[in-house]
Amino acid sequence: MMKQTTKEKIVTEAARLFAQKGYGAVSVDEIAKAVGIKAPSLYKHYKNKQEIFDAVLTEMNTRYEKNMAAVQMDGRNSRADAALFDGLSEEQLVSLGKKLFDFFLHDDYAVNFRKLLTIEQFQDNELAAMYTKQYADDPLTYQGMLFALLIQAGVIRDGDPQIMALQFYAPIYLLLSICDRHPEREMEVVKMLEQHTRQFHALYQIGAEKND
Amino acid sequence: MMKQTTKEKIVTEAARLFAQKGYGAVSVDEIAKAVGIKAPSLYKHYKNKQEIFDAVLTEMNTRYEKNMAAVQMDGRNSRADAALFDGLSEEQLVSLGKKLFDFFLHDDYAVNFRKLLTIEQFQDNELAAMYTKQYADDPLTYQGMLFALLIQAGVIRDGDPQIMALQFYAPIYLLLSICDRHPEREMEVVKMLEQHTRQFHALYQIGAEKND
DNA sequence: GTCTATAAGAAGATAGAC
DNA sequence: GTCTATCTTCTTATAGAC
Repeated sequence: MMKQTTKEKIVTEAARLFAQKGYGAVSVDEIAKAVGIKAPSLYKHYKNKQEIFDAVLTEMNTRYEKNMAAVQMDGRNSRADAALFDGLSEEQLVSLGKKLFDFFLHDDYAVNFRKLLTIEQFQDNELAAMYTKQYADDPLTYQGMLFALLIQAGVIRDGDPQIMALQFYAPIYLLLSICDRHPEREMEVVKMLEQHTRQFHALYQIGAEKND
Repeated sequence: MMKQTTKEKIVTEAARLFAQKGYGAVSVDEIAKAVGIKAPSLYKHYKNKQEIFDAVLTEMNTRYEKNMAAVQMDGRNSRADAALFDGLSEEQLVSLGKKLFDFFLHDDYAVNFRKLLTIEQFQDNELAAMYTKQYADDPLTYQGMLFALLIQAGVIRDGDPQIMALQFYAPIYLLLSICDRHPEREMEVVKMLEQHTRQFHALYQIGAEKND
């Protein structure tokens, strides 16, 4: 970890505070105190409070995009693909679900970003778009591609891969939202997550007859 | 519609404003303007701003509880039960999903309450508990009971009814959150909802072999 | 119950010394 | 780049006339 400049520290602390209480409820004085300077000094680094918020958003978005790029590479590299086309075992699917869940629930930046977007999503179109991209469209698109590959390879039953992605991902999303509000329920929720994943696997694996 | 007293109108307008912008971002002056009086007059009806917020919450919660009581009665009355045990047709399930979705998306009070709780859910434990009860625990419990009945009656395949409820409801919840931010996507989203419901029905109806 | 006037304080932001 | 001092505006809330 490099030592942060004051400008970077402002973004770090502001991100934490905005995620906890929302933009309007955080004063510039609070941010300054968290950084360890006086409020007027903030204005040497950023023009105003809004510009601090924009910097937080930009930083978080950059991290998200980098992360997604890394995940997509994982999903496409030869070793991972090989494992997928070997057949999708129940344990692999359980592990995939738990990993996804664990990252979103415990990565500090991911948590702060999610809380911030949750609180501020109705403030303007840009924030609404970011929320939907990150927590709906991107996961559904990405996982839809995975399921499409698995169908093509004959590993899982035929069906609409987009809908499969919805049915696989939406429970993860709902359970995540529970844990964001009630961290003490994590164990119970992770148990449900695992049951969901196993049941999902049983429903969609080849050999489970479809009759419609 | 009865004509509202000033005290009632304050709650109505405050509910709308708090849901749009959150508690902190709404000034008592705005509430007063929406009601058509001056700010100081508000204090003849409520002790302070927080008390207005509490009144909004109480009113919304009362409406929710009444609504749920009504729905549960529906789910338990003899005609509805008879229809369920006759067998759960694909069209019935599609209709159930769409009705649930439509109510949550277009009922003014339901929308305002959901937005309010979404924005303020991290402010205190009471709000977090209300959110989780309404949008996670209550739907999962209620639908879990329905699926348990359907399994008992041999209408659908054996399995954990709680997990079935999660897999049926979570996609509805996710799609709803998309429409809250992007009303213009309603058509596309309702289409996905219908596809989800049909695929869910196909997966769980009797005759779809389970092999695990 | 509604108004005008106003108090009391918090918040964002600037000026200018160091 | 950081500070102290200060300005200005907004916000909650009260006092008191009608």
